[in-house]
Amino acid sequence: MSSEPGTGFELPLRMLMAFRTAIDEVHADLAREGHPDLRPMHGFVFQAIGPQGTTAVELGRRLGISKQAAGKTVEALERLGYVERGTDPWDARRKTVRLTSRGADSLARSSAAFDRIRDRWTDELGADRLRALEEDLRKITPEDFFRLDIPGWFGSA
Amino acid sequence: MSSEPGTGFELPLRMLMAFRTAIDEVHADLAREGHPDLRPMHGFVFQAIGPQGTTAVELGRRLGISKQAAGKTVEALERLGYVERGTDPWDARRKTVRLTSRGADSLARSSAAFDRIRDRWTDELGADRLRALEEDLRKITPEDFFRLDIPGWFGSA
DNA sequence: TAGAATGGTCAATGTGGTTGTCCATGTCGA
DNA sequence: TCGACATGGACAACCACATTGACCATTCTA
Repeated sequence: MSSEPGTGFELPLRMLMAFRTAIDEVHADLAREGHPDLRPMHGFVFQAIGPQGTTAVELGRRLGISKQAAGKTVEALERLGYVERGTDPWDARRKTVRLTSRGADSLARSSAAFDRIRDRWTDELGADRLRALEEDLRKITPEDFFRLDIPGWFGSA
Repeated sequence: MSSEPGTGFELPLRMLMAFRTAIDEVHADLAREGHPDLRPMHGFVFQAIGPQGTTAVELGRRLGISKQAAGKTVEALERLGYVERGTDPWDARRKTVRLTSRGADSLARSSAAFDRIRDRWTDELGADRLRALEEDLRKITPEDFFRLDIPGWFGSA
């Protein structure tokens, strides 16, 4: 089944724009709620750290960046008070990285902001259409949609 | 209308992943077809240059970057043979930037690759659902979806 | 227990963005 | 018409964030 040629870029671009406007709105809310320093990619970092915490090396793997870059990111987030580093009593090599309560707070607020956006989309499109939208997007995206190797992906000029 | 809390991030993330996989596929095709040096953002740059050509300053405005950064990008693309610079006979200040035939070729191939993806999505979802998907995405994205101020937007850690 | 693998850090580097400055050219109004 | 301002472009210094390479401490394993 073929469609009018030359229009294929609109749909992907709309998807990017939808993502972008959602992220921008979330971070505008976060800034208003006491987290003005958070940047779009920090949400990915927090998700990659997870509730259990992790290490810099593992974080780098999840984010698709080098362990050195992950270490620097952790250092920056530590300065901002969003994560704290500790030691692993079972393995003296590992240094754990965990969200602080401030980090957890930002994650909860971010989650709430995303839910508000989803609710608004439901209002605008109707529940059926939103369900269809989700279903269709699941079909055309990879199974492990939570791959976080995003930073730097967009690449260089 | 409210939905299950804590799931709001899935839809935007799926949109990003759909965009990402589409872009990756386009650039894999381009690499196979003689354009291995093109990066995702180059497509945006080419679109911003347009068939008429433009100037570095205007390019910077369209891409949401400084004129200096735009100038450097143009210089890099010139080295790669995708754009050429000329002078404007009506305004000695302006230096025009135009796509070379190689640049136009890459744009055409990129467009064809996007169309192939759209056709595949039509196969996977059905024509009706794809139309609905487009319609719904138009509703939740800004009117001027072609804003190209993407580079660097994702921000810092 | 020696050697390989793992986690972390430091250093040097590269890229692509920024601001600041300057100059040439064009535009417009007193 | 000419002086003030605006615009397009280039150069320099700087910065953020990634990279690779090297190195050390610790743990695992053959």
